[in-house]
Amino acid sequence: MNDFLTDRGRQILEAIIDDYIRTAEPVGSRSVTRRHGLALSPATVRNVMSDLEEMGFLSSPHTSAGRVPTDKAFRLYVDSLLQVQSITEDQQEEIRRQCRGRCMDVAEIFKETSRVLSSISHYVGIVIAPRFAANVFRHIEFVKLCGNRILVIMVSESGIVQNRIIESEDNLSNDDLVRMSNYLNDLLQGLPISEVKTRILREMEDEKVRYDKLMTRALKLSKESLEGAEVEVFIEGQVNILEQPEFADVEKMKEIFHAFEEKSQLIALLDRCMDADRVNIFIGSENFFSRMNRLSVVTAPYASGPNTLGVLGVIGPTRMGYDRVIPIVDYTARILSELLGRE
Amino acid sequence: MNDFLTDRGRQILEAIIDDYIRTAEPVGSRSVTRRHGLALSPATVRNVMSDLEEMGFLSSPHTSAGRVPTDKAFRLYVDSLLQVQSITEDQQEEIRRQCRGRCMDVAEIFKETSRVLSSISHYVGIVIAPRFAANVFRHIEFVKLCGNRILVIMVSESGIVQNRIIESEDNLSNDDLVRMSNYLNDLLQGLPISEVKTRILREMEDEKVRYDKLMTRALKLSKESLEGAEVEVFIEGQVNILEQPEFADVEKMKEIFHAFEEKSQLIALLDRCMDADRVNIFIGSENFFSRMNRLSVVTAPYASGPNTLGVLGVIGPTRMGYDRVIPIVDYTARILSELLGRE
DNA sequence: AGTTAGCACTCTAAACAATTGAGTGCTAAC
DNA sequence: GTTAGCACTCAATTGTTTAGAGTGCTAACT
Repeated sequence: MNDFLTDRGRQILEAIIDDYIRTAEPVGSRSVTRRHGLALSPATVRNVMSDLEEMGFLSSPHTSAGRVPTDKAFRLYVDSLLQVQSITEDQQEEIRRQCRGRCMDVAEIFKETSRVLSSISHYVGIVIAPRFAANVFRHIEFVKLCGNRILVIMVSESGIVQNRIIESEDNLSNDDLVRMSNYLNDLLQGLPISEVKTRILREMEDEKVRYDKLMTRALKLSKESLEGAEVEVFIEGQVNILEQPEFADVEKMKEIFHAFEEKSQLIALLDRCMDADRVNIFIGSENFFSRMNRLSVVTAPYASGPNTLGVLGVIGPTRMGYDRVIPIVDYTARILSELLGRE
Repeated sequence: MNDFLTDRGRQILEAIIDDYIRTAEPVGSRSVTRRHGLALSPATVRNVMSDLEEMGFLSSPHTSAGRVPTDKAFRLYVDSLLQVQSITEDQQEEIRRQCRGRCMDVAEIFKETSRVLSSISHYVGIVIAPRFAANVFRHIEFVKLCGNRILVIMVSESGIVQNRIIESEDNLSNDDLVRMSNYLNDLLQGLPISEVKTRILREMEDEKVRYDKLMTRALKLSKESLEGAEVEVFIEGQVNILEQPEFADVEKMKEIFHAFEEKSQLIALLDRCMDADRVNIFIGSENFFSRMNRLSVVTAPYASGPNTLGVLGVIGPTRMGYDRVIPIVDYTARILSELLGRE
């Protein structure tokens, strides 16, 4: 009916959510009065709870089972009730230590980051590696392998590397390859990679180049190496989900693990927060593909200087400890940004 | 007592294993006579089964539940009873298509391979990426990023790329970097990467080089970039395990997923087959860390020319369809070898 | 001697009923 | 507006029974 929440209503709802986060069980009127020093009788609380149910903040699995906060309740909680904890020194320390690692392979950094997210939050850590296209071109290099196979390596400003093996028709000498890369490095310097392709196409039109077979070849190879770049996702700590009591059931588990395998859906979801300023939260069925309707995601974008590179986050049950997770995600994103974008 | 297996014993054991593979249920004497056209009564079969149990090939979960083949039985089955199917055209086609992909990032190839292993076998696909150190040096390259950060890219003969971001103390110009990489490329050409480090150390001793600050710098950077290389593992299709009836239980599932997270153990296991000639099979608790005692692994090494690069395989329940899986693993290893090692 | 029919016995899984307890909604009194 | 009291509901637990599959053993059969 009326969506106006009295002060007491708010207080009781918060108590219920707290309890539910701790226990994963429906909360009854008794436990609300007992645990939280409310000077009210269970009966009164029952009345209020009835109202809250009416408003869509609570739902009961069945008549005699207590009540469970709905997604709507969690939304309210996250938006206005929640008091974010501050992250502990220890956690900061661990995040920094893990992410930084000592000299790591660049891909390793993302894997390690998602691992630390999962291990500190006790949920599932996820990192979307930068879309290569969102980067700025820095360097291209051709390496001759055995046969006619050529390895094309492309590097972005922030040090992300993409490499492809391409079958070349004609036999190119090492010298040719060096000249090709010099030419392209000049041509593409400082260009956003998303524009590299159009630039290449334009160049191919050029009269001068058309008569230089080598340059044409170079353009063609580099174009090929840009085809079908997939976004990489790093997910770690899936086992943590198994510890959550609400998923202690084979069917639900299957659902969830299937959800994790559908990378494209996850990417689509996280992509939506690319432009968000800081932490972003998706709750339960709010806006998900159906498979994830009991999960929530806390995300934050990471950036190198002004331009956003990717998104990272934590996936956990809807009743996760947001107060604890939010600062973890936030801080990790900051560290990763620092790591990639140091000017 | 006596480990000698009569002809009939062999036949019955095989029948039981077949049934068990299909149903995942204990097999009773009735079903053995019924399903397989044996001209014997259940009572006779019971006698034989009793003998087989004595010999350690069967075990009964409880008195009235039929019998289950032991790991020892599967070992026998795999070693001498099994008739390997031949791989279908369709499967060959799919493996080739998937692994080859059109122009893929090199790491992508491994991921895709493990994905195709899982999707065709319906179990879990696993690929151990080549230990970088097992490769032959081809090329090194330094790319300057913002700040004093330098990206070191090292490429092997077979096109495996390793890249590291290294904080450099002093400011190096692009020219410096080119000279450095020229020097190193000359120095290290054709060397096995496992020997690169010692070569570098030796070079650092050299009088001539010692007075050339740039070369010293180059050697130091390249040495750093070789530190702590981890082996990468690609595991795909973990959900498939959830479909196996024998794991339709939360506790067992946890066990298994924990096993999958312990990458180092998996690597240790697969590493043992590096030197195997072709397909290798690990059954159940035979030789595993305890977590995997209901799983088996079928592995095969893949190579580039003469030297083995890595191992791939399929992980499934002990009762997996070995006849089907073995040729899949074998063929996939061959395709991957071809893909990486084409001369 | 090897094979088989028959039968008593064992043990699980499924089905069913009874019990318990947490929780609710409603009403009447404070 | 708040609360005590009470009847009612429903899932989860426990105990009991039954059905069915399978075994082991013995005695008879070939």
